[in-house]
Amino acid sequence: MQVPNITEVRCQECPIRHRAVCARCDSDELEILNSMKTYRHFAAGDVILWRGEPLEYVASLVTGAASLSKTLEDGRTQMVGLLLPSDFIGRPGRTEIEFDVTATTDVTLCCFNRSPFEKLVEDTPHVAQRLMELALDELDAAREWMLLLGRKTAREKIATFVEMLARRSHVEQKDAPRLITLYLTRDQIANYLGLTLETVSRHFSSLKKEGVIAFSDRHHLQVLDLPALQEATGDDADGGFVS
Amino acid sequence: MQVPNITEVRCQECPIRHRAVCARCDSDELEILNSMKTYRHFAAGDVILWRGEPLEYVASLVTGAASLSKTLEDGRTQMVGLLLPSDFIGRPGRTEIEFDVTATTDVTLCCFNRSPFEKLVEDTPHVAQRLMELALDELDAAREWMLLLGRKTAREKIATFVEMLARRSHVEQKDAPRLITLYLTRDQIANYLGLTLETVSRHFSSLKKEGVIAFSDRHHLQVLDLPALQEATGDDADGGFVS
DNA sequence: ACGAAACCTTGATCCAGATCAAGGCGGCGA
DNA sequence: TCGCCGCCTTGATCTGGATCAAGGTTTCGT
Repeated sequence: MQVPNITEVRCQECPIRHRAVCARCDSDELEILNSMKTYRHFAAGDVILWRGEPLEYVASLVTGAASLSKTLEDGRTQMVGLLLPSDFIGRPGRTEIEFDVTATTDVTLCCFNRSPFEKLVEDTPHVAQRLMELALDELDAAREWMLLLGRKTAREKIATFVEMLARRSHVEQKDAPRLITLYLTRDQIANYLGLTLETVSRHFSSLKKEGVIAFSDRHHLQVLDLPALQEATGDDADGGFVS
Repeated sequence: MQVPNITEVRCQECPIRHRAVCARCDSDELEILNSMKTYRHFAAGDVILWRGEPLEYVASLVTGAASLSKTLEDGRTQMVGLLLPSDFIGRPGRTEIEFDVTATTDVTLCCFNRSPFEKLVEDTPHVAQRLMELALDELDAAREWMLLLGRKTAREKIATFVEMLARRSHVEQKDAPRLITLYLTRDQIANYLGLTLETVSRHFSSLKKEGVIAFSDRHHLQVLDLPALQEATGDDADGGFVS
Protein backbone atom coordinates (compact mmCIF):
# COMPACT_ATOMS: atom_id res chain seq x y z
CA MET A 1 0.00 0.00 0.00
CA GLN A 2 2.30 2.69 1.32
CA VAL A 3 5.19 3.03 -1.08
CA PRO A 4 8.37 4.80 0.05
CA ASN A 5 9.41 7.83 -1.91
CA ILE A 6 12.10 10.47 -1.79
CA THR A 7 10.25 13.62 -2.81
CA GLU A 8 9.56 14.79 0.72
CA VAL A 9 11.06 18.25 0.90
CA ARG A 10 10.50 21.61 2.49
CA CYS A 11 7.91 23.71 0.68
CA GLN A 12 10.53 26.10 -0.66
CA GLU A 13 12.15 23.29 -2.64
CA CYS A 14 8.92 21.57 -3.63
CA PRO A 15 8.69 20.74 -7.36
CA ILE A 16 5.08 21.92 -7.56
CA ARG A 17 5.57 24.99 -5.38
CA HIS A 18 4.75 27.49 -8.13
CA ARG A 19 1.69 25.73 -9.55
CA ALA A 20 -0.15 24.08 -6.65
CA VAL A 21 -2.59 25.54 -4.16
CA CYS A 22 0.36 27.27 -2.46
CA ALA A 23 1.48 29.07 -5.63
CA ARG A 24 0.53 32.56 -4.49
CA CYS A 25 1.76 32.18 -0.92
CA ASP A 26 4.58 34.31 0.46
CA SER A 27 7.30 32.73 2.57
CA ASP A 28 5.49 33.28 5.89
CA GLU A 29 2.40 31.55 4.61
CA LEU A 30 4.54 28.81 3.17
CA GLU A 31 6.06 28.26 6.58
CA ILE A 32 2.60 27.63 8.02
CA LEU A 33 1.78 25.15 5.27
CA ASN A 34 5.13 23.49 5.75
CA SER A 35 4.32 22.74 9.38
CA MET A 36 0.84 21.41 8.56
CA LYS A 37 1.66 19.03 5.78
CA THR A 38 2.25 15.30 5.78
CA TYR A 39 3.16 13.09 2.84
CA ARG A 40 1.32 9.95 1.79
CA HIS A 41 2.23 7.43 -0.87
CA PHE A 42 0.09 5.11 -2.94
CA ALA A 43 0.98 2.38 -5.41
CA ALA A 44 -0.43 2.22 -8.95
CA GLY A 45 -3.96 0.84 -8.73
CA ASP A 46 -4.62 1.82 -5.12
CA VAL A 47 -7.81 3.66 -4.36
CA ILE A 48 -6.94 6.96 -2.70
CA LEU A 49 -10.47 8.00 -1.76
CA TRP A 50 -13.84 6.33 -2.13
CA ARG A 51 -16.93 8.25 -3.13
CA GLY A 52 -18.99 9.17 -0.09
CA GLU A 53 -16.27 8.28 2.39
CA PRO A 54 -15.71 10.96 5.06
CA LEU A 55 -12.99 13.25 3.80
CA GLU A 56 -10.29 13.56 6.44
CA TYR A 57 -7.71 15.43 4.46
CA VAL A 58 -7.26 17.43 1.30
CA ALA A 59 -4.09 17.17 -0.74
CA SER A 60 -1.94 18.33 -3.60
CA LEU A 61 -0.67 15.71 -5.99
CA VAL A 62 3.14 15.90 -5.98
CA THR A 63 4.21 13.07 -8.27
CA GLY A 64 2.40 10.54 -10.43
CA ALA A 65 -1.13 10.56 -11.86
CA ALA A 66 -4.54 9.83 -10.38
CA SER A 67 -8.00 9.47 -11.91
CA LEU A 68 -11.41 10.66 -10.77
CA SER A 69 -14.21 8.35 -11.79
CA LYS A 70 -17.93 7.88 -11.39
CA THR A 71 -19.84 4.61 -11.68
CA LEU A 72 -23.41 3.65 -12.60
CA GLU A 73 -25.44 1.04 -10.77
CA ASP A 74 -24.57 -1.70 -13.25
CA GLY A 75 -20.85 -1.03 -13.27
CA ARG A 76 -20.38 1.20 -16.29
CA THR A 77 -17.76 3.77 -15.33
CA GLN A 78 -16.66 7.10 -16.66
CA MET A 79 -13.45 8.86 -15.78
CA VAL A 80 -14.29 12.49 -15.04
CA GLY A 81 -10.84 13.88 -14.45
CA LEU A 82 -7.16 13.10 -14.62
CA LEU A 83 -5.02 14.60 -11.89
CA LEU A 84 -1.39 15.44 -12.56
CA PRO A 85 1.29 17.00 -10.37
CA SER A 86 0.10 20.25 -8.71
CA ASP A 87 -3.60 19.34 -9.01
CA PHE A 88 -5.70 19.51 -5.87
CA ILE A 89 -7.83 16.76 -4.29
CA GLY A 90 -10.85 17.49 -2.12
CA ARG A 91 -12.92 20.58 -1.56
CA PRO A 92 -13.06 22.76 1.52
CA GLY A 93 -16.61 23.02 2.84
CA ARG A 94 -17.62 19.47 1.94
CA THR A 95 -17.14 16.43 4.09
CA GLU A 96 -17.20 13.97 1.21
CA ILE A 97 -16.58 13.82 -2.52
CA GLU A 98 -18.78 12.64 -5.37
CA PHE A 99 -16.35 10.31 -7.13
CA ASP A 100 -13.62 7.75 -6.53
CA VAL A 101 -9.97 8.82 -6.68
CA THR A 102 -7.58 6.11 -7.86
CA ALA A 103 -3.81 6.15 -8.32
CA THR A 104 -3.03 5.29 -11.95
CA THR A 105 0.71 5.34 -11.32
CA ASP A 106 2.63 5.42 -8.04
CA VAL A 107 1.58 8.63 -6.36
CA THR A 108 2.87 11.03 -3.71
CA LEU A 109 0.40 13.34 -2.02
CA CYS A 110 1.09 16.40 0.12
CA CYS A 111 -1.78 16.22 2.63
CA PHE A 112 -3.42 18.70 4.98
CA ASN A 113 -5.99 17.74 7.58
CA ARG A 114 -9.31 19.08 6.44
CA SER A 115 -10.45 21.28 9.28
CA PRO A 116 -7.17 23.14 9.91
CA PHE A 117 -6.91 23.63 6.16
CA GLU A 118 -10.42 25.06 6.00
CA LYS A 119 -9.49 27.51 8.72
CA LEU A 120 -6.43 28.47 6.71
CA VAL A 121 -8.56 29.09 3.62
CA GLU A 122 -10.76 31.47 5.63
CA ASP A 123 -7.74 33.43 6.86
CA THR A 124 -5.48 33.36 3.83
CA PRO A 125 -6.82 35.03 0.69
CA HIS A 126 -3.80 33.83 -1.27
CA VAL A 127 -4.87 30.24 -0.72
CA ALA A 128 -8.54 30.91 -1.41
CA GLN A 129 -7.71 32.73 -4.63
CA ARG A 130 -5.43 30.00 -5.90
CA LEU A 131 -8.01 27.37 -5.01
CA MET A 132 -10.55 29.27 -7.06
CA GLU A 133 -8.23 29.49 -10.03
CA LEU A 134 -7.62 25.76 -9.86
CA ALA A 135 -11.36 25.07 -9.65
CA LEU A 136 -12.11 27.31 -12.62
CA ASP A 137 -9.35 25.71 -14.69
CA GLU A 138 -10.79 22.30 -13.92
CA LEU A 139 -14.22 23.57 -14.89
CA ASP A 140 -12.91 24.69 -18.28
CA ALA A 141 -11.30 21.28 -18.75
CA ALA A 142 -14.51 19.50 -17.72
CA ARG A 143 -16.51 21.48 -20.28
CA GLU A 144 -14.02 20.76 -23.02
CA TRP A 145 -14.41 17.09 -22.14
CA MET A 146 -18.21 17.34 -22.26
CA LEU A 147 -17.93 18.45 -25.88
CA LEU A 148 -15.69 15.47 -26.58
CA LEU A 149 -17.97 12.97 -24.83
CA GLY A 150 -21.19 14.31 -26.29
CA ARG A 151 -20.28 15.06 -29.88
CA LYS A 152 -16.97 13.65 -31.04
CA THR A 153 -16.53 10.43 -33.01
CA ALA A 154 -14.23 7.69 -31.70
CA ARG A 155 -11.47 8.74 -34.06
CA GLU A 156 -11.77 12.37 -33.00
CA LYS A 157 -11.71 11.34 -29.35
CA ILE A 158 -8.49 9.37 -29.77
CA ALA A 159 -6.86 12.14 -31.79
CA THR A 160 -7.86 14.73 -29.18
CA PHE A 161 -6.45 12.56 -26.41
CA VAL A 162 -3.12 12.10 -28.17
CA GLU A 163 -2.92 15.76 -29.07
CA MET A 164 -3.58 16.69 -25.46
CA LEU A 165 -0.70 14.47 -24.33
CA ALA A 166 1.53 15.85 -27.08
CA ARG A 167 0.82 19.41 -26.05
CA ARG A 168 1.45 18.61 -22.42
CA SER A 169 4.70 16.67 -22.88
CA HIS A 170 5.90 19.30 -25.31
CA VAL A 171 5.73 21.85 -22.50
CA GLU A 172 7.87 19.68 -20.29
CA GLN A 173 10.55 18.36 -22.64
CA LYS A 174 11.45 20.85 -25.31
CA ASP A 175 13.26 18.43 -27.59
CA ALA A 176 12.06 17.67 -31.08
CA PRO A 177 11.16 13.93 -31.05
CA ARG A 178 7.86 14.35 -29.11
CA LEU A 179 8.00 10.96 -27.45
CA ILE A 180 4.80 10.59 -25.49
CA THR A 181 4.11 8.35 -22.53
CA LEU A 182 0.65 6.85 -22.09
CA TYR A 183 0.20 6.51 -18.36
CA LEU A 184 -3.07 4.67 -18.88
CA THR A 185 -3.99 1.19 -20.13
CA ARG A 186 -6.27 0.82 -23.16
CA ASP A 187 -9.08 0.08 -20.76
CA GLN A 188 -8.47 3.26 -18.77
CA ILE A 189 -8.22 5.33 -21.93
CA ALA A 190 -11.57 3.88 -22.98
CA ASN A 191 -13.09 4.92 -19.66
CA TYR A 192 -11.68 8.37 -20.10
CA LEU A 193 -13.05 8.78 -23.63
CA GLY A 194 -16.43 7.10 -23.21
CA LEU A 195 -15.49 4.18 -25.51
CA THR A 196 -14.66 0.48 -25.22
CA LEU A 197 -11.12 -0.80 -25.13
CA GLU A 198 -11.54 -2.54 -28.50
CA THR A 199 -12.50 0.73 -30.18
CA VAL A 200 -9.52 2.49 -28.63
CA SER A 201 -7.19 -0.22 -29.89
CA ARG A 202 -8.67 -0.15 -33.39
CA HIS A 203 -8.32 3.60 -33.79
CA PHE A 204 -4.76 3.58 -32.46
CA SER A 205 -4.05 0.96 -35.10
CA SER A 206 -5.60 2.97 -37.90
CA LEU A 207 -3.76 6.18 -36.97
CA LYS A 208 -0.61 4.08 -36.90
CA LYS A 209 -1.37 2.57 -40.30
CA GLU A 210 -1.93 6.06 -41.73
CA GLY A 211 1.48 7.16 -40.46
CA VAL A 212 0.10 9.79 -38.10
CA ILE A 213 1.59 8.19 -35.00
CA ALA A 214 4.09 5.41 -34.26
CA PHE A 215 4.42 3.22 -31.20
CA SER A 216 7.82 2.29 -29.80
CA ASP A 217 6.11 0.04 -27.30
CA ARG A 218 2.58 -0.16 -25.96
CA HIS A 219 2.94 2.83 -23.70
CA HIS A 220 5.17 5.10 -25.73
CA LEU A 221 4.32 6.76 -28.98
CA GLN A 222 5.54 9.48 -31.23
CA VAL A 223 3.56 11.93 -33.34
CA LEU A 224 4.82 11.72 -36.91
CA ASP A 225 2.30 14.03 -38.55
CA LEU A 226 1.05 16.70 -36.20
CA PRO A 227 -1.08 18.60 -38.74
CA ALA A 228 -2.92 15.39 -39.61
CA LEU A 229 -3.43 14.68 -35.92
CA GLN A 230 -4.88 18.13 -35.31
CA GLU A 231 -7.08 17.79 -38.37
CA ALA A 232 -8.41 14.55 -36.91
CA THR A 233 -9.45 16.11 -33.61
CA GLY A 234 -12.40 17.92 -35.18
CA ASP A 235 -11.59 21.08 -33.24
CA ASP A 236 -11.44 24.56 -34.70
CA ALA A 237 -8.04 25.31 -36.16
CA ASP A 238 -6.96 27.52 -33.31
CA GLY A 239 -3.40 28.04 -34.46
CA GLY A 240 -2.15 28.56 -30.94
CA PHE A 241 0.36 25.77 -31.24
CA VAL A 242 4.08 26.39 -31.02
CA SER A 243 6.07 24.28 -33.45
CA MET B 1 -32.70 43.12 -28.09
CA GLN B 2 -33.06 44.91 -24.79
CA VAL B 3 -36.33 43.82 -23.22
CA PRO B 4 -37.84 45.91 -20.43
CA ASN B 5 -38.31 44.21 -17.09
CA ILE B 6 -39.43 45.10 -13.59
CA THR B 7 -37.05 43.11 -11.39
CA GLU B 8 -34.60 45.94 -10.86
CA VAL B 9 -34.46 46.33 -7.10
CA ARG B 10 -32.05 47.22 -4.36
CA CYS B 11 -29.80 44.32 -3.36
CA GLN B 12 -31.57 43.89 -0.02
CA GLU B 13 -34.80 42.97 -1.83
CA CYS B 14 -33.18 41.00 -4.62
CA PRO B 15 -34.80 37.59 -5.22
CA ILE B 16 -31.42 35.87 -5.55
CA ARG B 17 -29.75 37.72 -2.70
CA HIS B 18 -29.17 34.64 -0.57
CA ARG B 19 -27.90 32.32 -3.32
CA ALA B 20 -25.89 34.45 -5.75
CA VAL B 21 -22.30 35.62 -5.55
CA CYS B 22 -23.39 38.13 -2.91
CA ALA B 23 -24.86 35.47 -0.61
CA ARG B 24 -22.27 35.79 2.14
CA CYS B 25 -22.01 39.58 2.04
CA ASP B 26 -22.98 41.71 5.02
CA SER B 27 -25.00 44.88 4.52
CA ASP B 28 -21.97 47.15 4.08
CA GLU B 29 -20.58 44.94 1.37
CA LEU B 30 -24.00 44.75 -0.22
CA GLU B 31 -24.11 48.52 -0.35
CA ILE B 32 -20.91 48.57 -2.39
CA LEU B 33 -22.29 45.97 -4.80
CA ASN B 34 -25.53 47.89 -5.04
CA SER B 35 -23.71 50.97 -6.27
CA MET B 36 -21.67 49.00 -8.80
CA LYS B 37 -24.37 47.02 -10.49
CA THR B 38 -26.32 47.66 -13.66
CA TYR B 39 -29.11 45.53 -15.11
CA ARG B 40 -29.24 44.19 -18.64
CA HIS B 41 -32.04 42.37 -20.42
CA PHE B 42 -32.01 39.88 -23.26
CA ALA B 43 -34.81 38.29 -25.25
CA ALA B 44 -35.11 34.51 -25.73
CA GLY B 45 -32.65 33.46 -28.40
CA ASP B 46 -30.28 36.41 -28.01
CA VAL B 47 -26.60 35.66 -27.65
CA ILE B 48 -25.36 37.17 -24.39
CA LEU B 49 -21.66 36.53 -24.93
CA TRP B 50 -19.67 35.02 -27.77
CA ARG B 51 -16.76 32.73 -27.19
CA GLY B 52 -13.48 34.61 -27.37
CA GLU B 53 -15.11 38.05 -27.26
CA PRO B 54 -13.45 40.42 -24.76
CA LEU B 55 -15.29 40.08 -21.48
CA GLU B 56 -16.36 43.54 -20.31
CA TYR B 57 -18.55 42.55 -17.43
CA VAL B 58 -19.38 39.62 -15.20
CA ALA B 59 -22.94 39.01 -14.04
CA SER B 60 -25.42 37.12 -11.93
CA LEU B 61 -28.44 35.70 -13.68
CA VAL B 62 -31.53 37.18 -11.97
CA THR B 63 -34.44 35.79 -13.98
CA GLY B 64 -34.79 33.38 -16.88
CA ALA B 65 -32.44 30.70 -18.18
CA ALA B 66 -29.30 30.79 -20.31
CA SER B 67 -27.19 28.07 -21.90
CA LEU B 68 -23.45 27.65 -22.27
CA SER B 69 -22.44 25.86 -25.44
CA LYS B 70 -19.39 24.81 -27.40
CA THR B 71 -19.20 24.13 -31.12
CA LEU B 72 -16.99 21.98 -33.35
CA GLU B 73 -15.62 23.13 -36.68
CA ASP B 74 -18.40 21.49 -38.67
CA GLY B 75 -21.24 22.86 -36.55
CA ARG B 76 -21.94 20.04 -34.11
CA THR B 77 -22.72 21.69 -30.79
CA GLN B 78 -22.84 20.56 -27.20
CA MET B 79 -24.47 22.46 -24.40
CA VAL B 80 -22.03 22.42 -21.46
CA GLY B 81 -24.13 24.16 -18.84
CA LEU B 82 -27.56 25.54 -18.09
CA LEU B 83 -27.63 28.72 -16.05
CA LEU B 84 -30.58 29.45 -13.79
CA PRO B 85 -31.33 32.34 -11.41
CA SER B 86 -28.39 33.05 -9.03
CA ASP B 87 -25.82 31.42 -11.32
CA PHE B 88 -22.74 33.44 -12.21
CA ILE B 89 -21.42 34.35 -15.67
CA GLY B 90 -17.76 35.08 -16.35
CA ARG B 91 -14.60 34.47 -14.43
CA PRO B 92 -12.43 36.97 -12.68
CA GLY B 93 -8.86 36.79 -13.94
CA ARG B 94 -9.75 35.95 -17.52
CA THR B 95 -10.52 38.39 -20.27
CA GLU B 96 -12.57 36.00 -22.33
CA ILE B 97 -14.62 32.85 -22.00
CA GLU B 98 -14.41 29.50 -23.75
CA PHE B 99 -18.04 29.08 -24.81
CA ASP B 100 -21.06 30.96 -26.10
CA VAL B 101 -23.72 32.13 -23.65
CA THR B 102 -27.24 32.29 -25.10
CA ALA B 103 -30.53 33.35 -23.53
CA THR B 104 -32.97 30.44 -23.76
CA THR B 105 -35.80 32.47 -22.26
CA ASP B 106 -36.05 36.21 -21.63
CA VAL B 107 -33.24 36.98 -19.23
CA THR B 108 -32.32 39.65 -16.68
CA LEU B 109 -28.68 40.01 -15.65
CA CYS B 110 -27.19 41.90 -12.74
CA CYS B 111 -23.89 43.09 -14.21
CA PHE B 112 -20.61 44.35 -12.76
CA ASN B 113 -17.82 45.83 -14.85
CA ARG B 114 -15.01 43.36 -14.86
CA SER B 115 -12.06 45.28 -13.50
CA PRO B 116 -13.81 46.93 -10.52
CA PHE B 117 -15.33 43.55 -9.72
CA GLU B 118 -11.93 41.89 -9.80
CA LYS B 119 -10.65 44.50 -7.38
CA LEU B 120 -13.62 43.76 -5.15
CA VAL B 121 -12.83 40.02 -5.21
CA GLU B 122 -9.28 40.77 -4.03
CA ASP B 123 -10.53 42.86 -1.12
CA THR B 124 -13.64 40.97 -0.08
CA PRO B 125 -13.13 37.41 1.12
CA HIS B 126 -16.90 36.91 1.35
CA VAL B 127 -17.19 37.38 -2.39
CA ALA B 128 -14.16 35.26 -3.20
CA GLN B 129 -15.41 32.43 -0.99
CA ARG B 130 -18.86 32.44 -2.51
CA LEU B 131 -17.41 32.52 -6.00
CA MET B 132 -15.37 29.46 -5.15
CA GLU B 133 -18.40 27.61 -3.83
CA LEU B 134 -20.31 28.40 -7.01
CA ALA B 135 -17.38 27.22 -9.15
CA LEU B 136 -17.08 23.96 -7.20
CA ASP B 137 -20.83 23.31 -7.44
CA GLU B 138 -20.64 23.81 -11.17
CA LEU B 139 -17.69 21.46 -11.31
CA ASP B 140 -19.71 18.75 -9.55
CA ALA B 141 -22.56 19.30 -11.98
CA ALA B 142 -20.20 19.18 -14.97
CA ARG B 143 -18.78 15.84 -13.79
CA GLU B 144 -22.22 14.38 -13.26
CA TRP B 145 -22.99 15.41 -16.82
CA MET B 146 -19.78 13.79 -18.10
CA LEU B 147 -21.02 10.48 -16.72
CA LEU B 148 -24.33 11.02 -18.51
CA LEU B 149 -22.72 11.99 -21.83
CA GLY B 150 -20.10 9.25 -21.77
CA ARG B 151 -22.02 6.26 -20.47
CA LYS B 152 -25.79 6.62 -20.36
CA THR B 153 -28.21 5.33 -23.00
CA ALA B 154 -30.63 7.71 -24.69
CA ARG B 155 -33.47 6.51 -22.45
CA GLU B 156 -31.37 7.02 -19.34
CA LYS B 157 -30.36 10.48 -20.50
CA ILE B 158 -33.96 11.55 -20.99
CA ALA B 159 -35.04 10.07 -17.66
CA THR B 160 -32.17 11.80 -15.88
CA PHE B 161 -33.08 15.10 -17.50
CA VAL B 162 -36.73 14.85 -16.48
CA GLU B 163 -35.84 13.73 -12.97
CA MET B 164 -33.48 16.67 -12.62
CA LEU B 165 -36.26 19.05 -13.60
CA ALA B 166 -38.69 17.28 -11.26
CA ARG B 167 -36.30 17.56 -8.35
CA ARG B 168 -35.69 21.21 -9.06
CA SER B 169 -39.31 22.23 -9.52
CA HIS B 170 -40.25 20.21 -6.46
CA VAL B 171 -38.00 22.46 -4.41
CA GLU B 172 -39.73 25.54 -5.66
CA GLN B 173 -43.42 24.60 -5.62
CA LYS B 174 -44.27 22.25 -2.81
CA ASP B 175 -47.63 21.13 -4.18
CA ALA B 176 -48.30 17.55 -5.15
CA PRO B 177 -48.99 17.62 -8.91
CA ARG B 178 -45.32 18.12 -9.95
CA LEU B 179 -46.11 20.00 -13.14
CA ILE B 180 -42.83 20.57 -14.89
CA THR B 181 -41.96 23.24 -17.43
CA LEU B 182 -39.49 22.43 -20.20
CA TYR B 183 -37.77 25.69 -20.97
CA LEU B 184 -35.98 24.13 -23.90
CA THR B 185 -37.08 22.99 -27.35
CA ARG B 186 -36.52 19.37 -28.38
CA ASP B 187 -33.53 20.51 -30.34
CA GLN B 188 -32.00 22.26 -27.33
CA ILE B 189 -32.65 19.25 -25.12
CA ALA B 190 -30.85 17.12 -27.71
CA ASN B 191 -27.87 19.47 -27.58
CA TYR B 192 -27.86 19.25 -23.83
CA LEU B 193 -27.96 15.45 -23.77
CA GLY B 194 -25.65 14.69 -26.68
CA LEU B 195 -28.48 13.24 -28.82
CA THR B 196 -30.50 14.20 -31.90
CA LEU B 197 -33.91 15.82 -31.64
CA GLU B 198 -35.60 12.75 -33.17
CA THR B 199 -34.18 10.49 -30.47
CA VAL B 200 -35.35 12.90 -27.78
CA SER B 201 -38.83 12.93 -29.24
CA ARG B 202 -38.99 9.15 -29.53
CA HIS B 203 -37.98 8.55 -25.93
CA PHE B 204 -40.39 11.17 -24.62
CA SER B 205 -43.06 9.27 -26.53
CA SER B 206 -42.12 5.92 -25.12
CA LEU B 207 -42.00 7.16 -21.52
CA LYS B 208 -45.43 8.67 -22.20
CA LYS B 209 -46.74 5.40 -23.65
CA GLU B 210 -45.50 3.54 -20.57
CA GLY B 211 -47.39 5.92 -18.30
CA VAL B 212 -44.26 7.27 -16.61
CA ILE B 213 -44.88 10.86 -17.70
CA ALA B 214 -47.76 12.79 -19.30
CA PHE B 215 -47.65 15.93 -21.41
CA SER B 216 -50.30 18.64 -20.99
CA ASP B 217 -48.74 20.46 -23.92
CA ARG B 218 -45.37 20.34 -25.61
CA HIS B 219 -43.62 22.26 -22.89
CA HIS B 220 -45.39 21.04 -19.78
CA LEU B 221 -45.33 17.57 -18.34
CA GLN B 222 -46.16 15.71 -15.20
CA VAL B 223 -44.39 12.78 -13.60
CA LEU B 224 -46.95 10.01 -13.06
CA ASP B 225 -44.62 7.28 -11.82
CA LEU B 226 -41.60 8.69 -10.03
CA PRO B 227 -40.11 5.32 -8.97
CA ALA B 228 -40.20 4.14 -12.57
CA LEU B 229 -38.56 7.38 -13.68
CA GLN B 230 -35.78 7.03 -11.14
CA GLU B 231 -35.29 3.40 -12.13
CA ALA B 232 -34.89 4.54 -15.72
CA THR B 233 -32.09 6.99 -14.93
CA GLY B 234 -29.59 4.19 -14.34
CA ASP B 235 -28.23 5.98 -11.24
CA ASP B 236 -27.59 4.36 -7.92
CA ALA B 237 -30.73 4.25 -5.80
CA ASP B 238 -29.63 7.06 -3.52
CA GLY B 239 -32.89 7.37 -1.62
CA GLY B 240 -32.24 11.01 -0.87
CA PHE B 241 -35.57 12.06 -2.39
CA VAL B 242 -38.35 13.61 -0.34
CA SER B 243 -41.79 12.36 -1.33
C1' DA C 1 13.29 -20.01 -17.15
C1' DC C 2 8.62 -21.14 -16.92
C1' DG C 3 3.76 -20.52 -16.47
C1' DA C 4 -0.05 -17.66 -15.43
C1' DA C 5 -2.31 -13.52 -15.61
C1' DA C 6 -2.92 -9.10 -17.40
C1' DC C 7 -3.12 -6.58 -21.35
C1' DC C 8 -3.62 -5.82 -26.28
C1' DT C 9 -5.04 -6.74 -31.18
C1' DT C 10 -8.00 -8.18 -34.76
C1' DG C 11 -12.13 -10.30 -36.79
C1' DA C 12 -17.31 -11.16 -37.05
C1' DT C 13 -21.71 -9.76 -35.87
C1' DC C 14 -25.27 -6.91 -33.81
C1' DC C 15 -27.93 -2.97 -32.46
C1' DA C 16 -28.88 1.80 -30.52
C1' DG C 17 -29.08 5.91 -32.20
C1' DA C 18 -28.10 8.83 -36.38
C1' DT C 19 -29.77 10.09 -40.67
C1' DC C 20 -33.12 10.64 -44.27
C1' DA C 21 -37.87 11.47 -45.14
C1' DA C 22 -42.70 12.71 -44.75
C1' DG C 23 -46.25 14.75 -42.71
C1' DG C 24 -48.89 16.99 -38.36
C1' DC C 25 -49.83 20.69 -35.24
C1' DG C 26 -50.08 25.28 -33.36
C1' DG C 27 -49.06 30.14 -33.22
C1' DC C 28 -48.58 34.38 -35.50
C1' DG C 29 -48.67 37.95 -39.00
C1' DA C 30 -51.17 39.81 -42.91
C1' DT D 1 -59.36 33.62 -41.46
C1' DC D 2 -55.84 31.87 -44.01
C1' DG D 3 -51.42 30.36 -44.89
C1' DC D 4 -46.77 30.17 -43.54
C1' DC D 5 -43.12 28.82 -40.58
C1' DG D 6 -41.14 26.86 -36.67
C1' DC D 7 -41.40 22.95 -34.03
C1' DC D 8 -42.61 18.20 -33.18
C1' DT D 9 -43.72 13.25 -34.23
C1' DT D 10 -43.24 9.00 -36.50
C1' DG D 11 -41.47 5.76 -39.96
C1' DA D 12 -37.61 3.58 -42.81
C1' DT D 13 -32.97 2.83 -43.36
C1' DC D 14 -28.10 3.12 -42.38
C1' DT D 15 -23.86 2.87 -39.67
C1' DG D 16 -20.37 3.63 -35.97
C1' DG D 17 -19.23 1.63 -32.14
C1' DA D 18 -20.55 -2.13 -28.84
C1' DT D 19 -20.41 -6.85 -28.09
C1' DC D 20 -18.83 -11.48 -28.68
C1' DA D 21 -14.88 -14.23 -29.69
C1' DA D 22 -10.23 -15.88 -30.43
C1' DG D 23 -5.64 -15.57 -30.17
C1' DG D 24 -1.02 -12.89 -29.44
C1' DT D 25 2.26 -10.45 -26.38
C1' DT D 26 4.23 -8.61 -22.31
C1' DT D 27 5.02 -8.74 -17.44
C1' DC D 28 5.69 -10.67 -13.21
C1' DG D 29 6.04 -14.00 -9.57
C1' DT D 30 8.12 -18.27 -8.33
